Amino acid sequence: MATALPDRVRGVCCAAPLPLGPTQAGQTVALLKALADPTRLQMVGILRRATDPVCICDFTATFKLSQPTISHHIARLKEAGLVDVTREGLWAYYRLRTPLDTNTRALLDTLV
Amino acid sequence: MATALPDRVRGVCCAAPLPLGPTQAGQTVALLKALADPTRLQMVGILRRATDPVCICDFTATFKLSQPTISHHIARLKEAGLVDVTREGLWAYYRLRTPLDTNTRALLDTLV
DNA sequence: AAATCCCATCGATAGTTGTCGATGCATAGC
DNA sequence: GCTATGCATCGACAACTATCGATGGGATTT
Repeated sequence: MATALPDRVRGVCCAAPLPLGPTQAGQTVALLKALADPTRLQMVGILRRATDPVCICDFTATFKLSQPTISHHIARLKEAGLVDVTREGLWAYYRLRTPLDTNTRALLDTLV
Repeated sequence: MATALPDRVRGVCCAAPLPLGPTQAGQTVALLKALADPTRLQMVGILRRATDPVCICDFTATFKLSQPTISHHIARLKEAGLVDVTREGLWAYYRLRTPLDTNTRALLDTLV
């Protein structure tokens, strides 16, 4: 069945187990999805270089987006485990979660 | 107007320019989106550790997905500049693009 | 020439996502 | 108590995405 072409058998290259375990793949993908948006990526960058915590009102003043949209993005970052919130009076102050996963920190280092 | 609470002015924290320029933010987001899928992430992992190029048929044998879906994912990786293809007879061989951006390489190092 | 094989593309569909206006809920100040 | 402010949530809508079956095109084999 083969002359000049190599006698390929499907999947030979991938006989080894997948490079990522199912749970690790899921976590990594969740993290990537959380960062795969321009607004959220900039938010993380702002939080990384901020010395003081940042409130939603800062973000609404920075981005040309409605307040619900900002709130939505922050919520996504929060459920990805990237940011923490503390309420103080009317304001909600956000900061990068500490400590962050070693891998997550490395990821942010290469991104922002 | 302020007693215990700080007299916040909106956006003080973000008066500085955004951490990422618009074009860099766009490129980074595009890269993240390309990787933010379990199948594509595993594909990149496979290609990273593969010594020989990999064909579509290898992926269709590895993942429980239809051939058009595999083709779609590979196309996304290709348009993200992550993989290159060479046709050889019936087969389409894929490999990680070389050389890869320094940042992109660093990103892959932390992911897979 | 005919049949076979690998792969890409098309069209369709269900699910996800980014965005907004409207609403609600605390808290703060009058 | 009433009003104003900051934020979260809801409902809606458009855009995108992952997936599939069907089709087609190019190369190889018979």
